[in-house]
Amino acid sequence: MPRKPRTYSHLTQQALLLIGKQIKLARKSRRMPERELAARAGMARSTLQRIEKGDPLVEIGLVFEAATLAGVSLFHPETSRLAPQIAHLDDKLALLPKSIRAPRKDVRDDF
Amino acid sequence: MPRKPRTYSHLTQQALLLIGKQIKLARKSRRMPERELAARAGMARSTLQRIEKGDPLVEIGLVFEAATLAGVSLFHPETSRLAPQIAHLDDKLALLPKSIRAPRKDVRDDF
DNA sequence: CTAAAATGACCGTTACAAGAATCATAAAGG
DNA sequence: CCTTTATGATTCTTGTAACGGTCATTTTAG
Repeated sequence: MPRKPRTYSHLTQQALLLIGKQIKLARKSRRMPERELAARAGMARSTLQRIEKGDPLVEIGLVFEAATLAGVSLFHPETSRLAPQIAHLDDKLALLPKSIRAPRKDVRDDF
Repeated sequence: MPRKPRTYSHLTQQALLLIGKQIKLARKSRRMPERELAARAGMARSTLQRIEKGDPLVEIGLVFEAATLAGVSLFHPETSRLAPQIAHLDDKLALLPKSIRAPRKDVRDDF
């Protein structure tokens, strides 16, 4: 039995396409062949090809590794330090209740 | 035979941790239980738990879906429109040679 | 206090992603 | 030009991620 077909939001697809193209551009700018980057990241060339195409079915760790090695800054180029952001999130998380009860009617969705 | 153990760069691990915590924070801020978000994203609760922990072995499509549904803006909050960025990358890609030859000695790596 | 719900942690099953290989075509560069 | 290399596409095999379930614990809210 095939797994149930999965759908992805437009935003997700766009983001995947964006990161894939960023990696491809960064790689080429450095004059690095697919085989080279794939080898450095320790992945198959076929996997890198899927990453650069924006395939949703790739392990996120592989995508981030490829991005890192290609020189693509993840998320926020302007704030390169991730640790402070993580710490800040930890602080905010600590202020919230440990577990969340489903609201009486429906969940807030207006963003 | 188990697959060869994979290593991830510090940057990758940090980025994974960051996005995971962002999702968890966003979810809790909206008072949305794990089960709720998992159901909306069409994934198992156990998978969402791995995402929020920053597990590198999760499909990137699932992570981005969870982020999207939780209200976490991917990559660049300030520039919410992804399409123009993709188009811009396409333009830059078109200017580069179709295939890249490996340089005489080594690949530029100084970033 | 108590009941109900959320979270955290496990585990077995199974569809499938990653790897590795091949081949054709295109493109680079000597 | 012509050799070499990069890219694009496909296939098969195999280890494993996603699922869905369970259970204990924590936490909430009535």
